[in-house]
Amino acid sequence: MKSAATAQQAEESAETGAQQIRDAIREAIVERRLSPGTKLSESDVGNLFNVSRTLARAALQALSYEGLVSVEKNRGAFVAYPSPEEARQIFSARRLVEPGLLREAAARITPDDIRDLRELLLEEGRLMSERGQTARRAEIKASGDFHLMLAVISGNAIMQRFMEELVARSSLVIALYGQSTASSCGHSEHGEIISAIESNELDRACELMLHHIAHIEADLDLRERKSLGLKEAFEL
Amino acid sequence: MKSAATAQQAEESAETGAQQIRDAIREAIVERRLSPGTKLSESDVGNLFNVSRTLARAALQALSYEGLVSVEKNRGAFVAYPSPEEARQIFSARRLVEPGLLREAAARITPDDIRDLRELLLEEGRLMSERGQTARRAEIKASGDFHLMLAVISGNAIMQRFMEELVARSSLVIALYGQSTASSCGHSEHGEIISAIESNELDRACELMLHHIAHIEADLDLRERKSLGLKEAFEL
DNA sequence: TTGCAATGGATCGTATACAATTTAACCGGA
DNA sequence: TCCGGTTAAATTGTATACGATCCATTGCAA
Repeated sequence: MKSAATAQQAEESAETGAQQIRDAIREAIVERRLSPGTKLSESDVGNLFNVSRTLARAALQALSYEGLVSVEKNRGAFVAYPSPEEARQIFSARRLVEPGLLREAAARITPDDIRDLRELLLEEGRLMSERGQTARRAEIKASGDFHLMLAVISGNAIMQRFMEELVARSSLVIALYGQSTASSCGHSEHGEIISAIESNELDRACELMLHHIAHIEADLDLRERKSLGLKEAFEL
Repeated sequence: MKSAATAQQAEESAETGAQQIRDAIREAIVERRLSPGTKLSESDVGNLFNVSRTLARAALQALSYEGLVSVEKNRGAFVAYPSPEEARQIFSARRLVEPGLLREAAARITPDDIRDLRELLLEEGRLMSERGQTARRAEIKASGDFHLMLAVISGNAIMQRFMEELVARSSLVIALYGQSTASSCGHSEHGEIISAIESNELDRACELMLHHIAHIEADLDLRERKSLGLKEAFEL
């Protein structure tokens, strides 16, 4: 009963070992239990999941294709540490893709879908008011799931996968560069978007979506922190 | 001297073995030397490249993440055989993404870029008039490279990767469902798009791009061929 | 002839073993 | 004390080994 994660993970076990591990690690990254830059050594991962390095390695490779882990040759795998430039590109991609996706979703949306979206929103709001790490994590997840669900509704599996990647990487960026503690500042905007879709104001919905993304991005501090680990760090 | 592949493979060897193999196979798929559905057994791939199954397997896994090969549990890897529905989604994704990408590219394009694009176009046209398989393959590649180059110009590495995937998968779809032997029917359209960009007619460029994609898609026969392996196959 | 169970071969899934590379520790000399 | 180089430990890259699964053939019985 920990979270939806556990149930999801048990699932049907149709996935080959490496995929389970990949999913587990991805979830940990997206929920920010693993910080950017953390080393993920193959042996450690293997031991942690009681499998051989072979599977651990496969899982890490998979995550590297999603941009969540960066593997450096002969050095190992690390939780991705997106540069400011990368961060900009991620959000640029989202601005590019999400309005179009929203239009496609709106064209196919059913009342049931709207109900599901609203329910997700409610859950999101409920978690916002709670305290504790687990609630915070679930909230992060729910906030991303909103965007993901739109992709699902659009009915395009390829775009869905792409959005999954973008949302996951966004989480990393926010973990790194987010300023406001309340990561969910844009919660109410989700609701407005649904309303706009429901009343068939498509252009307005897109507009809201763009604003929403801009809003998230505005909360970031993307200045080059060139580690400044040298003298600057101690100069007043 | 066999083909560009060999030279590319030698390269700088900065890539780990599996990546070289992945690239080689991908190229073979995109250039349609490997047909959809072809079995790619790990041992065969390994022997072919004189590496162990480990690396062959890694390469095939990588390709499966790009959607170019499908690995079926306990059955092996096959060159992807996109369903008509998948094909539609691929082109839907391109229609969704490419206009926006074009706008971003137009905002950053330099005279040098335009020169490169035109050069690519020339090469494409030159190959069109030639005979022979190798020319045909190079032409296929060049035609895709046009779209790819726009993504490069846009400066967004993430979108670039995504477009690489889409273009590669498009090649598979065309191989499967394309009708006209002249796969490059839309060659002239590339030129028009460049001209529109050059003269800053952005809306028109996007329009042309959409038409271009629709044009490619119109050449496909996406009717469900439900194998019709039954009686229909033998009825006159 | 048709259907089904048993058997053998091929292929995949995973673990382990060894070689190559990096990283950290150590140590003598300036 | 500080520095460069040498060595040892740790980690990754790749190959091999073995158990498990699937597929095709075979043989037997209905």
